[in-house]
Amino acid sequence: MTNKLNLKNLTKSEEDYLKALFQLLIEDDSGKVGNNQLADYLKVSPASTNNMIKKLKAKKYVVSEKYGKLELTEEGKSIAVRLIRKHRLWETFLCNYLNFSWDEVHEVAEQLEHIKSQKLVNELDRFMDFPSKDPHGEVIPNADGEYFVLPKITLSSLEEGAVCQLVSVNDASVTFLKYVSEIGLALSSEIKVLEVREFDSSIRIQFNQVEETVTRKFADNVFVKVI
Amino acid sequence: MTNKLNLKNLTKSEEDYLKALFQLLIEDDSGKVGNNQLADYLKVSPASTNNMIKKLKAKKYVVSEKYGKLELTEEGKSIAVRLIRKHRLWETFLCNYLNFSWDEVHEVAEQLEHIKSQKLVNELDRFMDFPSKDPHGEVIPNADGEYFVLPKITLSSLEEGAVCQLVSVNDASVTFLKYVSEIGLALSSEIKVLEVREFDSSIRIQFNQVEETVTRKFADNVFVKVI
DNA sequence: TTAATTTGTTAGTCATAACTAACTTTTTTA
DNA sequence: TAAAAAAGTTAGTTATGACTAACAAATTAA
Repeated sequence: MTNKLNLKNLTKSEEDYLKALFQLLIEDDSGKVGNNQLADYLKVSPASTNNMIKKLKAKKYVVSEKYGKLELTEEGKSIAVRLIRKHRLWETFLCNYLNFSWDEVHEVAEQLEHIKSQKLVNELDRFMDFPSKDPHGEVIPNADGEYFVLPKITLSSLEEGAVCQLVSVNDASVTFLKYVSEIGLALSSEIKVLEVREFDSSIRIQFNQVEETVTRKFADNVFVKVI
Repeated sequence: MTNKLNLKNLTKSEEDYLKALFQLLIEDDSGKVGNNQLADYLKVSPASTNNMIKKLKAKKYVVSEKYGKLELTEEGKSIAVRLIRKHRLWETFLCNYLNFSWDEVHEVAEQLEHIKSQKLVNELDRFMDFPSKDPHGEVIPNADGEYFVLPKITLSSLEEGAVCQLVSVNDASVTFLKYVSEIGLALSSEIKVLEVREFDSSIRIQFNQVEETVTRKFADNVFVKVI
């Protein structure tokens, strides 16, 4: 009840900030997310962030002390999760039904996630028969806002000889996503780590009968499960 | 080229004004659409309209002289038609794939029509196999922006004894649309005009083996083709 | 054809959400 | 631990797009 009303009245900007803060809080294992970090992430000035955080604190979505770290209330988290759900459902729809490629979906989903209609999201979910993962392999929160964050193992963390399966990729960069599909990697690809080169941390991998050398930076954005 | 760029840079408000003006110019056979009329239609103050019209004139989407009637440039019309195309495609999608009813689609389509992605619209169109009409019976402009406005005959304009087929309904009011489906009318319904009552202009009609009396106001919003 | 009404315009205000510049607090490091 | 760097805050500005109130032009009616 309360949730519904609050969600309705949030501006696009407020939603963007809540979602960004939520993502940062998950990614950052240090547990400390600061004002400037959020500003960087959203590509706005620290002053803008500071301003918005004040508003979100007044609306009881964010908690923080002056000069202290930022945290989300349950209500704030709930809104963020529902945005992530919408985003991922739309990405899935765009990829599976509208011929969008991996790297094209993010920008459009960023717009679509702000459409306000409970029915739209849930019907879209039903239409696609309740998919559990989005095209990048990320878990889609269910209609009750339950969200299981799988612990992420990066390809870069594996030892020589390890064999793994690609479970998801970081969807933050279009050029990265294009690169991934160009070399022929996809969800569920089986990857073997042939060699980790000491000199520049580059990694020689093998998949689909081909060998490739990728950088550390690349491997940091590829998430796998060991098999 | 130019079109694409311009469309991208328009704000939601600018789009709303252009679309509203376009609709008014079509509906109003007098050919004169004024500032206050537009304000009424959009439910904003005349001052707001005046302000926005200035901006749209500067951007070459609108032409008008001081105290004169409002007109759209070709560019302005083109933007409006593309918005109508998007709106009607989304309405069709919501009704035909996501279990939305006639009266629920408009509000959500109003939001969806502002999503900026050429690919999204065209793929949606393809996905639905290029529908020619939306759920209210309105023609959907094609990808080239060709838009055929069918001359509209209202149910209220018919004489006693006339037999017609429902081709479209005015989608501006949710309560009207609910009313239409509640009494059992739908697209293609065959309607016979039994009696036009002089006293209050109410009309006795017959369809699907039932008889109903509807008001003049109701019949003004039902569009038909005589058979 | 003057007066009343409607329509259109202008000026000034407000909220949102961005910005820069200046300043303060906290943290780091020399 | 004191200086430097980083992080956070505040004040003041800008653009968008609403608003009201006051006023001007055009149209309609007496």
